[in-house]
Amino acid sequence: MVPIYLLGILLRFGPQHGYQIKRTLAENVADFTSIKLPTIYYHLEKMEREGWVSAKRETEGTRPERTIFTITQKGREAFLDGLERQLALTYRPTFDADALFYFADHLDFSQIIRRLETYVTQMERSLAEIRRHQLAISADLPQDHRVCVGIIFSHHTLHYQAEKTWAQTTIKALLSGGNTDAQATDH
Amino acid sequence: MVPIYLLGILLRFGPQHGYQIKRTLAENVADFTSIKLPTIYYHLEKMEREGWVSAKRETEGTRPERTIFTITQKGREAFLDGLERQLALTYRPTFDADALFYFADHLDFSQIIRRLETYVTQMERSLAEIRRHQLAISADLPQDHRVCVGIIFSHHTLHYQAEKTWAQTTIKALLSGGNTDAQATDH
DNA sequence: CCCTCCATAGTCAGCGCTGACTATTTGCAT
DNA sequence: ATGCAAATAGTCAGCGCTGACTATGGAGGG
Repeated sequence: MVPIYLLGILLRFGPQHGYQIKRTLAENVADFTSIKLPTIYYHLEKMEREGWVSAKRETEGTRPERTIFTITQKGREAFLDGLERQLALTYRPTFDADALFYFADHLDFSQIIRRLETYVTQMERSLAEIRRHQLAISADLPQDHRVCVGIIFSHHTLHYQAEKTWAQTTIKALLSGGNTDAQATDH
Repeated sequence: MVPIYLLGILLRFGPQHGYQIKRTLAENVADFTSIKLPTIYYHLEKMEREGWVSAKRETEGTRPERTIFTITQKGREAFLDGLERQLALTYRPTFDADALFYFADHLDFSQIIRRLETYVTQMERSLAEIRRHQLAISADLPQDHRVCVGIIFSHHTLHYQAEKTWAQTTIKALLSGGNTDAQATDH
């Protein structure tokens, strides 16, 4: 995934140095990925060895030297190739919560329920944030691109909603089916 | 996550060697995780250094020597500690499809739509498989544990449904909003 | 004019993970 | 008896990633 993002950014926004790519990513796709700086440099180096980008040392004013990366023809091909490979959509998630519930017999059910309740509000906050970001970002985008970005946002939204629904139904399940009679808590 | 699974398995099913743990995982939690053999050995070694498990070489019949791992008191504490830390539920997914749609201007919309259509049926197959596995597995489980495993299955089910819904609405969005007029394909 | 803080630009050791490999044993058909 | 796949039990090199670090430049306050 990382190389696709880097090549795509270099294609769309022109030649950049590592740190600048980091900022471009932060400004444009922070909602979908969180690629760390060392990861960026790692892949830039690798892609240079592959001939997908070309590096040029540059000094601007009194600023320290920087390495500007430009996408090559070979890089454009690799980008398209990688993107087309992504057309083979797959989904096989694993959730940390799975382990939690698989071994839930070692835990206190009432405590789990309390956590799930705060989790529901967390998801609600995430959903609100997503909607806010979508409005803020897609405002100044050309129509075609806004549609695509909208698709990404709706993807995330649907999964956050799934997460919220799951937490809510789980609370109910634990309250009725679980050994909730063990909840002789204080009060 | 891996250490929690390994310690939990050793707790619930008793002392085992690496390969045996692999089988136990495959038989019990293959639907939620896919921990590879080398990963198991890596963590067993690490946990032995930490004093969470104790190793004992053993020979049975003509079979080659095996290293049996037993959970220690310290390991039991580490397990509970790790499990409780999982109570801090979090969710911040990234999807490969995000990159696909962020750079979708480099691709043919009609091709994307075709892929999404097969993706919908893939998700339907996954949903059917999940339901089948749930019935098969939870049949011979004690009530309490069945509830918990049911929670895990419903978690996965909800996300597969989200994925299916997303694919369906995306198809519609692309057909109406996208530049589908560029679909002067053969026929 | 100095001091501090943030932004800039990048490096590096080390962690977690796994594909690909070794080596032996058992089951089973021929 | 023989051959051959599958199961058993485990190892190892190397990949991708990132927390923590270095080092310099400008901005602003006192």
